[in-house]
Amino acid sequence: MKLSLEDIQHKFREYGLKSTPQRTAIYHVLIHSTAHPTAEDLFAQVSPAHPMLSLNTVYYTLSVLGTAGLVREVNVGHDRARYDANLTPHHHVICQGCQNIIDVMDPRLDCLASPSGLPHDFEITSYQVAFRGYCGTCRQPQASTTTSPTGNYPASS
Amino acid sequence: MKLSLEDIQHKFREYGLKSTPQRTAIYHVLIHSTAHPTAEDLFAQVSPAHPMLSLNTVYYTLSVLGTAGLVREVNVGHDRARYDANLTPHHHVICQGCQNIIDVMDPRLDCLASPSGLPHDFEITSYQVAFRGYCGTCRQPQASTTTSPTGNYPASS
DNA sequence: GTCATTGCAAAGGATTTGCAGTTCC
DNA sequence: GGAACTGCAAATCCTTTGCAATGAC
Repeated sequence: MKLSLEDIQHKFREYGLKSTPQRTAIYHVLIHSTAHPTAEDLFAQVSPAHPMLSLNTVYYTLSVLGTAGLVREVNVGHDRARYDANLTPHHHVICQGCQNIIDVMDPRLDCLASPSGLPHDFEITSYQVAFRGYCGTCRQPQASTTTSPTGNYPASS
Repeated sequence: MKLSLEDIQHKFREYGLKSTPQRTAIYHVLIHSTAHPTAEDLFAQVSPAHPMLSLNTVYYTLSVLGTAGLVREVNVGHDRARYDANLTPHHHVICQGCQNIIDVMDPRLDCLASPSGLPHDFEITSYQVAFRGYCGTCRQPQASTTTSPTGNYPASS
């Protein structure tokens, strides 16, 4: 997906976002990058062309784009480190409302096939599945689009 | 798995760790908790019995236990937020050496079954798989226990 | 003209580091 | 006795907030 600066400006309008040079530049770098940059990475990459750019703006822009659904944090639930002494293979369900983490031990999840498209010399040692959603208590805030929690649902980011 | 304080002390020795009251207490709380506590949670729970405990010690202890392999961070790669404008369903492979994140788009991963054992009123909206391992460049540091990157491997934490 | 966006500075919060005293082996 | 552990304080790092100036629509 190659987007020109104009394409991006269009997209912003489409999403009801104001279009500014900084914002356009940040999104442009982000959308053409596969490196999952940090806020500071983005700042460093956009800075040369926009010397007046402030890191604050990068954060602000990312939050705006995130709210609009144009950008996602790779490691959500990034509030603080949480620890687990349960070393048996298991996975997690995270409530996006209260941030609670529930353990899931489903044997069907413990035999995923190796992902395709990896560099040949990459050695995978473990994996874990993180399900996200809303617990009963937190479910009100978002109008539930998916009524059935059973079955397939799209993976995210 | 119910472990007494003595069991824990044994375990520490087994792992070559010094056994101190604070350390034992921290691990005790952690291993009997399913709430994935933060460092501060642990501090709060252990403090009453060990009024002299410092938060620093909790952090230090967690890092020691983590290195020993007795404890894991739930959200590893917790260094800083990373952003992604690729909104098509995909998953991630994270090198534990250089922390680089590689996108994986494998359709087989996009139709995982809903995990069993969830509260009935929990609504899952998305999920993602995070594979961890070592890229070609970073592979040296750890003697590779699994030589074949293809096939099944245990899930972690 | 109005309101969102930007930049700067300062605050906030989580985690790490330095160092001296203590405890375990 | 020596090394590791602990506590305290300060530092560091990432991120957020407050506020005035600017820019987009």
